[in-house]
Amino acid sequence: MPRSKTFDEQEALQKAMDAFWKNGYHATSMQDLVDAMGINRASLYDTFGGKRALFDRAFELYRATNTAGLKRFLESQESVREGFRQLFANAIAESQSDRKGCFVVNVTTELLPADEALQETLQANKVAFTEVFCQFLQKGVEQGEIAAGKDLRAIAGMIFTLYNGVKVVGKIPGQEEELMASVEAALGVLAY
Amino acid sequence: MPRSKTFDEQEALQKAMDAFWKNGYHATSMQDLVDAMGINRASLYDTFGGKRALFDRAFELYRATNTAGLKRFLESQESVREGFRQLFANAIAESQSDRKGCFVVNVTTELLPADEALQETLQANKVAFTEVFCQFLQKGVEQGEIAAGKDLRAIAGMIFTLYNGVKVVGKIPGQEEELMASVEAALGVLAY
DNA sequence: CCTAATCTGGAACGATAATTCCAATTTCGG
DNA sequence: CCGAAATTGGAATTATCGTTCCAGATTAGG
Repeated sequence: MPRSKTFDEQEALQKAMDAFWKNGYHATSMQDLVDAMGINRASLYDTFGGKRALFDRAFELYRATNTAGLKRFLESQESVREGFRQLFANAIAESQSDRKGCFVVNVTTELLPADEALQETLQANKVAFTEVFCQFLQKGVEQGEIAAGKDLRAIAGMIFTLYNGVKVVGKIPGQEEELMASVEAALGVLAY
Repeated sequence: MPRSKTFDEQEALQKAMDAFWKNGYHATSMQDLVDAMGINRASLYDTFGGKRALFDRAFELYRATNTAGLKRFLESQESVREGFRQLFANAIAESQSDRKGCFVVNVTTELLPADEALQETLQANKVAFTEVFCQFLQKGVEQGEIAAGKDLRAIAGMIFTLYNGVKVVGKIPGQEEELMASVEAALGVLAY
């Protein structure tokens, strides 16, 4: 029977995720990762294989956490319009404080188009997000908050695209108020 | 009197811009730049100083070209709503074909928050774009295409943010139709 | 407590990064 | 066509990259 690990693999992976998230793939060196993760260089290679394999696992961890978090948050919101407002308010506040933006957005702009292996992952991510948005909008129609007959898929796509934009512009300092005003303007499409 | 240069400095700079634009700052090596620009390594250092100095000049060239192009395009458009529609249609088609996205967006996500020298440039870029958008919207109000009383600055900010999002999502393959539908949904805020 | 697995610190590796340098060649201005 | 300036090809330099390796310390399971 093999021994159990002494360090927390999940915890180390989260540290790696934060490092890649903040500085991107190319600007994060193995030395940076060794320092951030708090484990030995050899252990890192033993456990995760190498830089790219570690990056892939860190990115998947982010995606899983992020998607689950989005679902949980929207399910906790009764009002659809207020729910989106809060979602964006949180996204803006987060971006303006830690300035890391969204890991998925950062990866999309840094590694595409060169990295073909990421394309389907990013396509799947967009489908997952817009699907969650669309169901949330559907709920708004059912409870009479949103007028029937609107193109919910198009609105869901718009919200996803706007969310990506917020996570870009949110990396620039001093954008909190203007971004929130932009979101309010966009959410005007939900009005009757 | 000094001799004139043999190679076209502006032309070489554009090649460098394309290289940085496509692959980002960190993933573009000096060797890549030497190959792309078609000039000698020593000439490159003599003329531009080094990687970062070259990058800064390439980025400024992009910003100047981009801002001027935006102004020229919008000035050529009579209908405001149709103008924005065309602007986004062009942006989407461009992103989906060359897959480079927007150099400014790529730089924002790759180099912030670490690179503090870029922050004011990116702030200024946002101000310039939203200002152009806002004046164009104002024209729409004056010619009776857009209802008076709307918060034009907020809408301009929304369009800028959406534009950033389009340039992110547009790097993912197969998004042409969905992105255009998203834009149409967003432009619904311009309706009376 | 013993042992086998795991982790550690650090050296070593080959590859590639950005930058500098130089001798030879090309090119424009006078 | 002459001479000064610019450009070239390529080697050299210094630094850092990702990766591998190993002897010793640590640790968990039987």
